Amino acid sequence: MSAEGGDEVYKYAGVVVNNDSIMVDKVFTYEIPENMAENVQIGFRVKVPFGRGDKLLDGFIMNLSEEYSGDVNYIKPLRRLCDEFPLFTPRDLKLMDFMKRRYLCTYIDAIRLLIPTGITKGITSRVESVLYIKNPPGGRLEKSPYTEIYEKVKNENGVYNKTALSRKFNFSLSSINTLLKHENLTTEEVVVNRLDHREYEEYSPKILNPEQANALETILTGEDNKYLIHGVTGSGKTEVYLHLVENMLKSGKDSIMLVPEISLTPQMVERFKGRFGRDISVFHSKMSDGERFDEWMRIKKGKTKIAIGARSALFLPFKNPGIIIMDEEHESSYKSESNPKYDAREIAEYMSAINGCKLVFGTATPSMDTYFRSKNGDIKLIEIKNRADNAKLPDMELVDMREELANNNRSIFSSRLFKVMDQSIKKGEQVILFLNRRGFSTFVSCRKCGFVYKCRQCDITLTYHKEDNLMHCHYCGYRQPVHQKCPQCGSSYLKYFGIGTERVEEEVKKYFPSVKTLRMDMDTTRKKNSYINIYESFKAGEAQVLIGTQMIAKGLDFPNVTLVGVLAADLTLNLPDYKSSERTFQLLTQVAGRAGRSNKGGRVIIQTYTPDHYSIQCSMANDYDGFYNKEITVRDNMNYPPFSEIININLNCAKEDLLIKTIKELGEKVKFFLKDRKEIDVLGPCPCAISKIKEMYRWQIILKGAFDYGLAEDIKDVVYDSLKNVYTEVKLNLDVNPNNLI
DNA sequence: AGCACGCCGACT
DNA sequence: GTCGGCGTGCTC
Repeated sequence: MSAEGGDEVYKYAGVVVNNDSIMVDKVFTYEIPENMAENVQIGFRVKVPFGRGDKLLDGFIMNLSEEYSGDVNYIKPLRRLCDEFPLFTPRDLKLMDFMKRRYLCTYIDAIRLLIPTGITKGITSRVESVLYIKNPPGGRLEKSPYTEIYEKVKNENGVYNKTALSRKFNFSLSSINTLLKHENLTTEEVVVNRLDHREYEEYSPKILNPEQANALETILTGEDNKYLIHGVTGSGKTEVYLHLVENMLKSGKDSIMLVPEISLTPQMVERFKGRFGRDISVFHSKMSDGERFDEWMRIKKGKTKIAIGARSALFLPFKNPGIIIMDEEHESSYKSESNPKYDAREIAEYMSAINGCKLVFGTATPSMDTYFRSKNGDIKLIEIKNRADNAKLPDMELVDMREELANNNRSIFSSRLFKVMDQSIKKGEQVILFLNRRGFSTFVSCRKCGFVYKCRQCDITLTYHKEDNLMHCHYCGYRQPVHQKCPQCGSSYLKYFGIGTERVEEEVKKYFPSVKTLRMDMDTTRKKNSYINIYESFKAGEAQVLIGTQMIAKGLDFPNVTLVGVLAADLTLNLPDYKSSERTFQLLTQVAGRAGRSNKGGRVIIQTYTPDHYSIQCSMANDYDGFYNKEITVRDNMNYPPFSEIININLNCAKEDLLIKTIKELGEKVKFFLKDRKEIDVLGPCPCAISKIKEMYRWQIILKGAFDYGLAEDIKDVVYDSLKNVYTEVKLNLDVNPNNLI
């Protein structure tokens, strides 16, 4: 007898095994033993014997069938089912298939996104014995503290265990035990949540202004499925999101709210938790596997209808998604850098199509791709032109640093920035200084012979960090001390060039000795709560100047900040990448949006050596359309996205000669394969801009053009075939529309 | 990726 | 004769 719903008795199961090798990226057929036939379903995790040694591996059921067309003699039986329920649904299979074709990844890569992390390592629900009330205390127990303890438990029956109750309300453990002994309280084993959902401050709904209300109305009642809210920084998009989610909740549908990286937007979480309380699941990168598992289960059981998280929150097991919202749509972190190298924007779009749910992108600076498509009518565009509380956009000023140099100002602050900083500080207002580079000096070089310190393992100059007085490699983490004399020529003319955030902090302290500063970059936010601590400390006014890298550009709201100084706007502009103009414009606009978020007004001063570049000019004028029009022409002329797609075939290997030989052969094969496809350019093979990382040499071939999925998969086959004899030594990295080509 | 099979050189 | 070197190829 089979499970309800059909009369089929499945005899065979298609299984993908949990093994990273591309050589076993196949669906293997296993026999279903009779005693499992009743329970087996697509999506179950199973244990299967695999390979010559019949090693027991985790596998995942991809299909079920009554017949098998191959030789039945070579088939092995499933050993057993794991978990009490399937980990993914037949609907998820389609999504996995889409990812495999679109991002050229393996089945197992796609499966891992959909299932709770850690489940193959044996993570399960945690069980605790929690307190319930039984008989009201009477007789000599009808007094303090027993009556208080009883009342507390009564109010939150089944919430606390003994230790939690005693710690939280300062009851003695023995008093609780006494009540248990006299059967005034009782315990029961229940599945508990590893995350504490009880603490949150309420954040009540705000009345929407006409532009916000229009956005809400358009999305809720419109016939389109895909929307782009293009709203200036501070336009109150979050409040629109909150209203959208509230609406979904009312109609019983699930909502997925994506943000670039959850820990980077404490405010967003504050607001969502404040509005929806314990009905919301929050996912961030610092959670343990156990905490993730519990939240995954809450969603699976339908106990939570809202999730907020980084890109992977897209794959949570919601049954009835009504809306997917992606804030800061342009953020590069929506593109995954590990397999599958998916783009959350595309996945969200795919999911919106198969589930018929709404998809909302929101940003002040749409990505070229999304804006291009909204112009084509593929995505419905909603504009919000004014800041929510009618606060003015900040005044923007540009400083040409070449003139500063000509006027003999060699400090990192232009005279204008210095003057305004001084004024703001004297008025007791806060200042943000932005420099997209951490460390103290970017490189150390000998002025006599030109020697430059480079990483031993990477093709990268070392950055000097004053914190530990060592030079760091920002790619592999290698550190080494600086010498007194040049290791090449022995001269003592070693000089420190280029500035980073550490240096900026030191300069601020030098010129404004009484001013307290905070620094926010990868070096100061390594520990678990350091990001939030710095954020709250600055918000509370414990420091007057905040110095940071791009992590301060995102979504932070500090009402007392009236000045934002961008120390070197051209840093991102000069990277060898076709997206560098777009990134620079976005970054400058976002950083500028940190200024003047209240009625005090704000000022932004941008220092640059290339004041005429359109990225800088347009962000100065807050002219998104101007920027878009210039950049789209460049992209069109160069046949870059959105007019084409890019497949990056990156190989790396410890042996340089083997790598070069392999990739040259591969290049010939790919060119031969594409010889009749004139619309696709094959660039390379050539060494990557960073030609070595962690002792691995790196070369790449870039394919640019219009690919359909079939063609991309054929190319993948050519690549796999070409590497089949060297794959232990030469590592392959396939990336469709990569974030950068460095 | 593992793991076993297999076809050649050094050894008790 | 046989122990074991790691090259080759397969995994339902």
